[in-house]
Amino acid sequence: MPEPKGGAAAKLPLIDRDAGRPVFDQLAELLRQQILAGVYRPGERLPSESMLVETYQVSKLTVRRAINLLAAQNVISTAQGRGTFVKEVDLGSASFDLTNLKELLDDTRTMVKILEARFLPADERVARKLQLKPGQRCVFIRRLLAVQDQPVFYHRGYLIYDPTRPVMEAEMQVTDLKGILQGSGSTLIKSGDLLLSATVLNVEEAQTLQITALPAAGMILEHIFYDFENRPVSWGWFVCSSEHLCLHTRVGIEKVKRTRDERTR
Amino acid sequence: MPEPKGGAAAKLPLIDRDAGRPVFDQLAELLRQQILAGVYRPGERLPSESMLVETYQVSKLTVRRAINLLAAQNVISTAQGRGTFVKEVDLGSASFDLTNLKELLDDTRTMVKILEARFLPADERVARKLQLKPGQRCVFIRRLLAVQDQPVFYHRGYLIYDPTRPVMEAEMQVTDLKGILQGSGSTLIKSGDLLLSATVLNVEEAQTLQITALPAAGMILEHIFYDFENRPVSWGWFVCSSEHLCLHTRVGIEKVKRTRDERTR
DNA sequence: AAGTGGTCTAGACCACTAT
DNA sequence: TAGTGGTCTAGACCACTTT
Repeated sequence: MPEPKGGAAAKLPLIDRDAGRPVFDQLAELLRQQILAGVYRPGERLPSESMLVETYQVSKLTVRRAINLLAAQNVISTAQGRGTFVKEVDLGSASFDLTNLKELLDDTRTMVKILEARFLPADERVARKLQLKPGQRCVFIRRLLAVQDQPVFYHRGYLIYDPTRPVMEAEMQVTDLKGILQGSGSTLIKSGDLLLSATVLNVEEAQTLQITALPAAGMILEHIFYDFENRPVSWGWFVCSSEHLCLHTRVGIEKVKRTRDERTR
Repeated sequence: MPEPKGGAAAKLPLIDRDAGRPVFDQLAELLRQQILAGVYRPGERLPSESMLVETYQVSKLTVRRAINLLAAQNVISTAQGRGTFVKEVDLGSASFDLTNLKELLDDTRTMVKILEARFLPADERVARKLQLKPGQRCVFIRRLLAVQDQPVFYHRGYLIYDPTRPVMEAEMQVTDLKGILQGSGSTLIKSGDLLLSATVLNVEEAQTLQITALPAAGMILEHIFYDFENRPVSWGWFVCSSEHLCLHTRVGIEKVKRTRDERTR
C-alpha cells in the first residue's frame, strides 16, 4: 500500500525513501512547507504523531525526530498530553551569531597586523581580570585586522605569562586570532566569556581604525578565556566601527535552515 | 549483571533508572562532567557508541541521543567512520540572545508609555521599508519603556494601515511590545528580520532616555515583521544606552545547559 | 575487514491532558 | 478512558574511514 492513508485529499508531496536525504529530514521539511504556506497557522495544532505516522507511513520515532527538529528551530512547540503547536513569532527568542566576524577572518584578503607586543606589569584592572597580583608580568598585544589595507577590527589583549603554567604553547595559539575564531583554539582552553556592547570610539581607536567622522559609534566584543582549572588565560577586546559589525538574524519560519541542529535527533 | 562492564576502574557515577530524569539526559551530563574534568580533552576522541552502550548498559539510541544533545550544544562533534570528538573552544560559534531584554519586559515594574501615536503619510524611507506607495497612510508610534520611572528603551515604529488587509487585529498585538517579545505575537506574522547595531545617540534619543553625558553610545535593535504573504507589516527600532543592553554569552563547556535543545533527541 | 557514526523500524511502557 | 507527547529497547541495515 504505497499510498498515504490520510483522509481528505492525497495530493500531498510524499517521502522519497530513495532520496539521499534522511526521511526525518524530508518530513520536517514537508511540515515546514505546510506551515510556511499557512496550512497550519501560528497557535494551531499540528496533526498528532500517530496521524503523521499513518499519513506518511513512517515509524513514530521518525516522526518525533522531524518534530524535534522543528521544535529545536523554534518553529513549533510540543505539550505533553495536548499536542504540537505552531509557534507564534517572538522577538525574544532571537539569537545572533558572529558569522560576519567569521567570514571576515575566513577571507583570504584579511591580514592580521601586530601593532605592538610586549611584557607589561599588570595594573589593577588587568590583575583583577586575569586573577594576577598587581605588578605581575603579563603580555600585552595590540593588533589590527585589515581587509585590503582597510582596517576593520582593532584588538587589544592581555595574556598571562607564568612559566609554571602549561600555557606557553597555548599562548601562541591564543595569540592567533584566526585560531580563536575559527575553532582551532587551544586545547588548553575550557571556556570563554563573551560580552558584546556599544561604545563611542575614543581617539586612539578612531585613529587606528582610520575613522575621521567623530564622534563615531563602535561595537566592542570583550572576551576572557579560561583553562581547565578555571583560571583566566587571556583577556581582550575587539573594537570596530558600527558599520563593520551589525548582527542580523531572523525569527519565525524560514525556508531552509541548516544549523547544527540539523543532525539533532 | 547490574555492574558496568567497562574495563579499568568501575568507580564511574552511573545511570539511575529510577531518577525522574531521562536516561539520555543523565548520560549527556555524565559525559559533560568528564569533559569538564579533563578526562577527555578538546580534540580527543570519546569512547565509541558501542563502548558507551556496554559501559552504561543503555541502548544505542539512548547513547546517540546523549551524544546528539552535546553536539547540539557545541561541546562535541561527530564524524562518521571516525568517531566523536571534544570540540575546541571557538569564539566564532558564539551566539547571543536577548534574555536581558526579555527579563526587562517580564519585570512587573516595567511600564510602557506611549509618547505619540498618529497617522502619517509614508515618506520615501518608510514606503520603501513597508512596501507602500509614498504618501500612503500608516501609523507611527513612539514609546518609552521605563523601569520604576527610569527610561530604558525608546521605541519608534511604523505600522501599515490598510483596511483591505486583515491586520487590524494584528496591529493591536504588534502594538503591544510585551506581546512581540514574549512570544504571544500576532498569529498573522510569519517571520521577522532583526538587526542589531551600535550608534551614537542623537539629541532626541538622549533626551528621551534622560542621558546627559554626551556623546553617548547606544544599541539599536531594528525589526521588520512580515505576514504570510511576505508583505511587511511593521518596521521599527529599539534604542537604548549601551549600559542597558550588553549581550553576554559563554563558549565552551558549561556546567549545566538548559536550552530548548534539552528536549532534542 | 573491522570499527565507527547515521538511519529506521516495531513495539512496549510511561506521564500528562482532556472529557 | 482515550488520546497525546516522551522515553527506551533490540535489532537491522547503511555509509564512511581506517587498517
